[in-house]
Amino acid sequence: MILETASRLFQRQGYNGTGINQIIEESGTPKGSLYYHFPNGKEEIAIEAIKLVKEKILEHTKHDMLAADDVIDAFQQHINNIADFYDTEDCTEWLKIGLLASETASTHETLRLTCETAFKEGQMLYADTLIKHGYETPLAQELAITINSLLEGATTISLTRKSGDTLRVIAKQIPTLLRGKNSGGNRE
Amino acid sequence: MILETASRLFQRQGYNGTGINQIIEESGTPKGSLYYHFPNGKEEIAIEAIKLVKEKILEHTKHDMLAADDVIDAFQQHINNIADFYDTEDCTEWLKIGLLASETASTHETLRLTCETAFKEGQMLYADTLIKHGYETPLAQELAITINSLLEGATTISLTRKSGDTLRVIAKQIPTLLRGKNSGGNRE
DNA sequence: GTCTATACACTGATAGAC
DNA sequence: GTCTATCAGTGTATAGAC
Repeated sequence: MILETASRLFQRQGYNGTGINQIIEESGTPKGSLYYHFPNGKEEIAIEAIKLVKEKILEHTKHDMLAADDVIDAFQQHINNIADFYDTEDCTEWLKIGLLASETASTHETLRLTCETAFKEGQMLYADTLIKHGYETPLAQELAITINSLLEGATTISLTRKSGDTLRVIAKQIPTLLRGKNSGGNRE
Repeated sequence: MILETASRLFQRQGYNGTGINQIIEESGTPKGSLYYHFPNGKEEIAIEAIKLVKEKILEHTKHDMLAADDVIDAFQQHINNIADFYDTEDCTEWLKIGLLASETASTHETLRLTCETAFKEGQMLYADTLIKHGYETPLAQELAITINSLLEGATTISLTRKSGDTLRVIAKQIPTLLRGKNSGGNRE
């Protein structure tokens, strides 16, 4: 329950914007108990919270990647699912670690590394899906990085605009992006 | 000097991670002076800092958009320029408002709106460039949103990985993305 | 293992001398 | 207009009773 609450708050308010006291209040956990389970305090909680969010993201992604036979349809539906998510005003969780990553990149090395791993695992999942559908490995890896960047950026803009429309626009570009399966088709 | 220092710190550490006292120390401004010029305190400083960063971004972008005749070359060089920027360990400024935007999206409505405007102006500059090079207006707008998302996400991942390589990978996908000039070429 | 009271640094902001 | 001393509040973390 501590990690559930912490990961929700960290995603919305960031690392510096979320206090231990707030985590305690909202989760109902007493302070002594929290520091017993997480002796290293806030940073340790953040590390575990990031891992938890990562697992949730991977789970959603795996499901979406298998939901359609055509890989283009799968990615488009994946992005549109996330878009609907960002429409709801009262959504408590963004399934996104970009805020934590940006905040801690130059200040908390351990957290930075945890975020780096999370990004990498997400990319690998995209790349494997593309390879499974016949894309050449090097191109699949580049496209996976591109789609990951696209999603990270579009979610940031979607939450700033309080609308999933930005995500829907990028979903429309997926067919263009995934056009050629071998790297020769990359240039016109 | 206050705004220069504030915008640098806000970009790197975020809104909640940057204290008024730190801005004062690093800029050499006494506290009384700061609150005389910015009576509304931290939030007012952040608003002006975001506007300053936005102007810098627009300036760099305008320059890059005019630096090559071919629009694909222009965008690729633009992204590669930013990539080099993210390689240097001691770069103090990220020319990026995504962190501020994410942090304040659900807590500081005024800052959220300032960031929303900044994103919008960046997108308009990309769209105008594409229209000028013959892209149909609706497609140009969609591609502008896509490139903006791509850059926002890739910069986040680049600073997490402490390397501009992610940006270089997305630069390689620009030709594929900008392939067709009319919306009919959007689907295979 | 669980909890409360508390330490102590730091936050944003202000009052009032100059 | 410029500066400093200080405020009340909050931050993380800990000590020690139970």
